[in-house]
Amino acid sequence: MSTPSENSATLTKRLIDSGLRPTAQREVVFKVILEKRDHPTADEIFARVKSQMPTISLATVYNCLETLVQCQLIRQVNLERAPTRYCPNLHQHAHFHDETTGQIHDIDLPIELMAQLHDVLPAGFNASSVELTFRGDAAGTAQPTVPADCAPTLNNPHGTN
Amino acid sequence: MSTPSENSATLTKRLIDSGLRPTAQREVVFKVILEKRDHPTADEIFARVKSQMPTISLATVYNCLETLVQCQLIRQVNLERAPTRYCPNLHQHAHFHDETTGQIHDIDLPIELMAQLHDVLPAGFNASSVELTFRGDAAGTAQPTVPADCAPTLNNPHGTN
DNA sequence: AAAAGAGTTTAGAATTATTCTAAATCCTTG
DNA sequence: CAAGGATTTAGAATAATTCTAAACTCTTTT
Ligand SMILES: [Mn+2]
Ligand SMILES: [Mn+2]
Ligand SMILES: [Zn+2]
Ligand SMILES: [Zn+2]
Repeated sequence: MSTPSENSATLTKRLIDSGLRPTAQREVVFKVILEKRDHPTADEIFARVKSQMPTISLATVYNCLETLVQCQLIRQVNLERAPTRYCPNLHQHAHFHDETTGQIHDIDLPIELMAQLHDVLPAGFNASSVELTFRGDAAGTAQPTVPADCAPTLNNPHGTN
Repeated sequence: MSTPSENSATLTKRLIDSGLRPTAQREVVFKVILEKRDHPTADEIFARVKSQMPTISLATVYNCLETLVQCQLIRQVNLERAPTRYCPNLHQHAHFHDETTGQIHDIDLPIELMAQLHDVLPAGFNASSVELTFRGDAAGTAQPTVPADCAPTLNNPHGTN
């Protein structure tokens, strides 16, 4: 469940459902984020996209990214004050920032832990989102930083494979 | 444990221990952060400090803040891509960002939860720090956003009161 | 005490990720 | 086809932070 053409169909449907148009720029930006398993910055995405669509502008990349985030097709990740990164993994997960390599790894979060996180909130605090980030060293991890099958499809909106 | 003169003594010792000088600017920046229970930005700190020391510059405020963070007398807090905020609470805690008011609240984290957080890390991942941030609405919380007694003293370095 | 030296402060310039602007282009619809 | 809204684009603008280099302060050495 997540061939390129399925992802493209997902994108098209999400955009149309939001009253937006499935443009070539939005397609290629989304594709480029899905095809490499990392957490690229807007600049990196711009570079990757330019090889397939040399006329695209950086402003458009920013516009597309904002759209994709709003359509919940990718996630925005901010670490420290570094440039914003974008994550194709829509599963609930934490981020591990390897200070040695600079890489960002996805860490799966058990549902039970999420519940416990919400339990630390005093009465009256209603959280709509939680963000968990680790910083440190990841010994011998040449592994991909984002799991292979991470983007939900329209028929599988919660990503349960 | 944390009268103004005790905090000042703590600052002086920490600075000298790091080979740095206890300057009037560092004193006043630290004092201003401790005396109001919130998470001010550099600009807000600059404004508060200027009323006591009208000649101080914004660059110096940034310099002092960096020094205080390095001496572990305050914490840096980054939310989204908004200006960096500074937190006088050195206890292990999470942040709750109230999207309605913009306020940031400190959330105490039980030690047991911290252990569980580290347990989600696969073998090889060695975290030196964890950051937990909630976003949502805090109903009827006119409470202070930082607990009253939050800065450890030299005689009480782990903040156990 | 004077001189030297290291550390600090300061104003203003520089940096840089991101957003804004306004014109050109593209699509969809009547 | 014509009109209209949506989108893209290049370049300007923004804004938090960092940098630079000169002035200043405090401590140490002579
Ligand atoms: Mn999946
Ligand atoms: Mn305390
Ligand atoms: Zn991720
Ligand atoms: Zn705090």
